[in-house]
Amino acid sequence: MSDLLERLRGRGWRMTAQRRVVAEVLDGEHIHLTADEVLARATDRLPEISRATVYNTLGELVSLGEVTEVTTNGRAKRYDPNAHRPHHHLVCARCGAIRDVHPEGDPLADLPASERFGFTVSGVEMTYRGLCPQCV
Amino acid sequence: MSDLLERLRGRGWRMTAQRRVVAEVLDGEHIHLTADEVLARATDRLPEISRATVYNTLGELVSLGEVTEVTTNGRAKRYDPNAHRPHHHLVCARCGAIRDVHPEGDPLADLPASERFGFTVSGVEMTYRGLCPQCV
DNA sequence: ATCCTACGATGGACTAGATCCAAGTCAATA
DNA sequence: TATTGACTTGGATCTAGTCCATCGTAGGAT
Repeated sequence: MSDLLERLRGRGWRMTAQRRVVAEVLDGEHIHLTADEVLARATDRLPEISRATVYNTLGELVSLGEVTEVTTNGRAKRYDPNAHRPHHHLVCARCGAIRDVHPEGDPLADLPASERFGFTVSGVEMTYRGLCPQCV
Repeated sequence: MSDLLERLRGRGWRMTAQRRVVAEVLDGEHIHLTADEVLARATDRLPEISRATVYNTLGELVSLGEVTEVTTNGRAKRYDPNAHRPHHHLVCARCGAIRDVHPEGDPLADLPASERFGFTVSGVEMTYRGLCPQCV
């Protein structure tokens, strides 16, 4: 994520203070913020940033493949900047904490042709559920 | 699902026309309706049923483990009555069509202890994504 | 260094999905 | 069949997200 700004500029992204702040807020490991949380943190650094800009920028980062959307069954989508390294998620059913995980095996290979109903299958998301150490 | 009403009655569920209609609407294979679709179909049979009752009833069926919520990244949650038989989902990225699928292997066993971060893991949901035959 | 202008930001209105609540209704028990 | 507490209602409310007319500015052109 650290060279994200460089990569974006190389793709012709017009760099603005707002976009830089949103990208910086998302930087890190095990980051899974909602749009509102991104807005709050961005506002700390750039008080006049608007909600619409945060949504626009997040949407662009998703289309560019730099960030993935995660729906953990809470209400709001979360934004995961760790898109460059494939992974799945482990979610605490009580407090909502999320960790990135890397299961063994190839889940795509585990779906036999007879179970594909003619679909062209391109990917799979796995969401493990349980209780985190604090919530057990 | 056919004996659902009996099971619910056995659990002390107070049977009402509204609850019966919601349960009947959900009966079947490969049913993944949104709350609004459930409301629309229930209204066909029982015109005065209210939105709040549909949400209440769906929520109760979920807590009772008779129905599972599926969030396919569209906006609205979908309700899947096929909870008695474990399965996962295959979703068309373009039109949103959903099929129940049964991958081989045991995804829970594929998550090594070192990747559990101290969580007590109780389940996993898999969502395969792709394009259905009509949308390819 | 300054100008231009197309792209980006703004904020307030709007929408969809879901939940809340006070008042009315009725299924199940006695 | 009388009672009562659980269920239903519909309208208000809430949250997440989108839209849009207008304003501002990044970055290329001069």
